Amino acid sequence: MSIPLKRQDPRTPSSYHLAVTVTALDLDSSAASLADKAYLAIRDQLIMLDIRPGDPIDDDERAKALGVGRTPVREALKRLEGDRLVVSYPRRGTFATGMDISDLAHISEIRVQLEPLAARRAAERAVRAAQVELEELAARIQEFDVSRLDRTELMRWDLAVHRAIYRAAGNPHLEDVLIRYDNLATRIFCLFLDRLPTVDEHVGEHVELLRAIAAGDADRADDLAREHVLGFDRAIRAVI
Amino acid sequence: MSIPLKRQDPRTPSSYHLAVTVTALDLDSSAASLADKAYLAIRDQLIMLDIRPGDPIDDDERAKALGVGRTPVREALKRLEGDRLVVSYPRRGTFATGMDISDLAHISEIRVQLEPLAARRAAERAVRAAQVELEELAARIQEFDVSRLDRTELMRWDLAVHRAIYRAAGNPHLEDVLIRYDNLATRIFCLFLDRLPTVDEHVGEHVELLRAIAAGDADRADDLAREHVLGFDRAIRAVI
DNA sequence: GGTACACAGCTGGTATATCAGAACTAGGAT
DNA sequence: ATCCTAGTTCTGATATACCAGCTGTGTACC
Repeated sequence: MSIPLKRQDPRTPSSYHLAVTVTALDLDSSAASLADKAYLAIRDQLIMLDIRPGDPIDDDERAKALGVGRTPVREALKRLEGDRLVVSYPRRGTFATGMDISDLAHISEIRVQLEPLAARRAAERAVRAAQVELEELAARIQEFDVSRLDRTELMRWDLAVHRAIYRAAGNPHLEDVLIRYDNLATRIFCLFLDRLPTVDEHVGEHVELLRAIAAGDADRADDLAREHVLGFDRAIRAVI
Repeated sequence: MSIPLKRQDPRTPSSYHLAVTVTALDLDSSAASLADKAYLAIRDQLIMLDIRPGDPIDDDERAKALGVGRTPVREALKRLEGDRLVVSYPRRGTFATGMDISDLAHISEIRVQLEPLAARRAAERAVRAAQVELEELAARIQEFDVSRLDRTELMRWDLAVHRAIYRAAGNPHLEDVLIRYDNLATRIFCLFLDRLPTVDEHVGEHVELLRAIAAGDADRADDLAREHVLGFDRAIRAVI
């Protein structure tokens, strides 16, 4: 066996983790591979309910719509299957996963453990640069007129807030799993968005949470994050 | 757009989730696709350190070794990348991920939250059939002479125990994430296995934990699971 | 009206061509 | 003589085309 290259060369990291981690805000990041782009595009369509639960996903059609071949689309769908955003029935097709009340319970059960942990760690470990970033985010969100934003824009900001916190927690594995379930939770959020009366309240919680983290108040960040998850769960449950 | 098939037909589930969930014990499950088989085979080689951290993984060579084409191997590697078991540097190759002390800390931080939760839920929710299954598992393990088993066999049983608990918890998402980090933790375990003095103690904890769950003692299961994770973390740290 | 057979669509797998980046080598300049 | 730079070559990644097997559906015949 010949080893053609030096063993571990940490120069250029894979774009994969970048693509998973990257916030939904920058779909136009041109550095990504076609598979990454397809993944992000379809993932967003899934989360924002451009593709609704149960909808069939035709890879050929998606490929044409995105202007790429079937391979990157297939790869994207495989990854989305790992994210539990699509389900594929062999020789039948792949479909956007269905959603039911038990899914919300299962996801909340995980998030209620890990979101407070991330918030706590972010408050403890966040360095100066991250603190000002979180502060700025809080300031921008506070200025929003929630009623004027469309649902997609609102969701993107929601996602961005959570991503920033996960990142600041300094645990890449924790970041992974939280992103995964935040996507699923956001999808449920979108499902019930028009029936939810208290969206602005949800956004207000973000501001408090971000401020607590930036201030380094770990206990308060922990509490707020837990309440944020539980409040989300209750809010959805109330309108079912 | 024509929809050729009925929308949601829950008859035949994808083999994907099966393959992820399936215990490492049955590699010979013939129902799986080539990609699933490649995934399980390579994953096991990664966990059991047949492929050591930092080793390059040549997809062509793996394909030949497994007697399949490159596509299923590439798909398997993509999935393993999602599991953080391999890292791919674009245009350079893919490698088994490196391991360092901070990884252990990060993984333990997650597991210490979720393993007790799973144990608790398993104790609360486990139905009759699952209870006897867990009891049987406990009985079989108790009979083992740890010193006589080789490392691979031991690890497979370790994995089997945890999988059984995760399954019994009745939360598929929780099962997902715990399997993922149990794999990573087991890989670390294997790395230090020959330096660890207290392997039999670790196995003994399994018996207690399984019995507590089967008995429906949620509080005790919670405690034992937490101690199990923390004990693991301490044991590794002691021999670094 | 029911059953069986044939056809079509889709997934999964493979092979192949193209593209891009990295390393190695050679040549020139200092 | 040594170092830097440019070009060539090699390898891995990506995309597309092709093939095979299976499933579901529709139609035709009994």
